[in-house]
Formats: sequence, structure tokens, C-alpha cells
Amino acid sequence: MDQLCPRFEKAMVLLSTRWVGLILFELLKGAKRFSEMEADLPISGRLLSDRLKLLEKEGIVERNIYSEFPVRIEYTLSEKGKALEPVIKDIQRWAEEYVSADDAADNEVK
Amino acid sequence: MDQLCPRFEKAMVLLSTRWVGLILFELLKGAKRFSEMEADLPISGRLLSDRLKLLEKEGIVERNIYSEFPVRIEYTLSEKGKALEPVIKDIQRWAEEYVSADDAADNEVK
DNA sequence: ATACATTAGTTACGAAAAGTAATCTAATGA
DNA sequence: TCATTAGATTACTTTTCGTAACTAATGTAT
Repeated sequence: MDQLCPRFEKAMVLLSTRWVGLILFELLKGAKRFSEMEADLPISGRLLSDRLKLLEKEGIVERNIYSEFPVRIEYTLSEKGKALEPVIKDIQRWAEEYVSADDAADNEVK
Repeated sequence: MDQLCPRFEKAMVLLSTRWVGLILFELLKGAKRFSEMEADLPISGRLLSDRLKLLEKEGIVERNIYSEFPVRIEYTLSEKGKALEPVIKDIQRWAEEYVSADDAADNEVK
């Protein structure tokens, strides 16, 4: 039995947190507002708020406030966040090659 | 608001399932028995059992029974499972570069 | 001044899911 | 009968989730 690298384990736990992957995917496309993400992702406002706070705390997401009318708040990826792009891209490639349309349907139907 | 690709969403949900990443990491090192994984990973037997069943159902993990004394059961990655290696490697690289030792400590201390 | 609209959350709370440890089952050979 | 491996089951606690209502800041209309 060998030890897990603590940094790896930490990364894994973070990235395994529900919705974190999808939020990263969303932000890789560019800056997003709270309400845009809420509309795009199958996630409630409460959870989205929780996750954004978590990702901000971890230095992965940045929160920018623009004092316009009405107030506009944009979320973007930090350098640390952008560095996760290869992970997301690999998952996309894998999904295209190995996840069948039928498998994917399981998610919807419930 | 654009639609999420169902295959990608399915892959993301699967890979975001708690412990799945660590189990894949473990199996990328080679065939493992139930008790080895239980010892290596911070996860109870019940959950390990659940996750292995899930991964087997998804065609990612294979379960091989050897009728020896005592019975030996080994888990290995299928081709579909091995194809996830780049994802895990990317996460390792990212963790080494961006997760500080202090951050990693958060995981342990609780 | 008062009331309303807009964006971005927060809070409260019950329901559901996930977590654990400990104990039980089953197959097989010594 | 006991030991070994693998896992299922039970009983229980903890965490997480989703809905819906509420807050806060700011500008606009009356």
C-alpha cells in the first residue's frame, strides 16, 4: 500500500466536487455572469453560489464587479483555473470516443 | 445560453462522482484487489463496493475472478478505462504546479 | 418620497443521498 | 471447525440538495 500524494488527492477531491467540472467548462468559454451560468447549467442558484465561493477561495475563479446599472458581476478563470483546460479537453475527447449516445441518455431520463 | 453536449455532461457527472478519480488512479498502476484498494484509499468498503459496481456497469473496470486458495478477485481497467489516463495525468501535473503544500494540508486536518 | 425593477445572491428548512462502523454471508481449503 | 477473501447488510449519523422566500444595492417611474 503506497501513500497518495496529498496535492493530488486535494486536486482530485476538488475536481470531483459536483458541478465543479461543468462550471469550469462554462468559464473556459469566457467570462460569465451568475444568471448566465444558472441558465446554462443544471444547477440551482444556491449550489452555484456555493461552488463559485469554493472556487474563488481556491484561487481558481475571479469575481469582478462592474458598478453599472444594474450591477454586473462577472466570473472568470484565474491562471490556475485556465491551467485546468487540458483536463476538461481530455474529458471531452474521451466522452466523444467512449460515451455512447445511449449512455448519455441515462442522464436525462431519470 | 447554449446546450451542454449530453455525452460530455454524462462523462463529467461520472468522473465527478466521489472517489471515482482516485479509484482510476489506483487502477492505472495495475490490477488491484478489493482489500488493497480499501487500504490505499480513504474510503469505506461499502462505498468502494458501490463505486466498483458503478464503474463495472459503465464498462470502465473489469472484474476477474481467480479460483485459487483463497479466492482472488482482481480489478483492472478496460480499454475505455485506460483511455482516461490522460485525464488523471493532467490532474497530477496541475496538482504539482498549482496546489500548494498548505492547500493540500486542508484535506488532512479537517 | 414612494414604489417598483433588476441583478445577485442568502437563508431556512424538509427530503434525499451519502457516509461510517460493525456485523453477517458465502465459498473454499487446511 | 477455523482461516481467508470478498463483499452485502444493517443501523445509524452526517452532509448535501432543491425549493422558495427573502435581502441588498441601485436606478427609474410616478
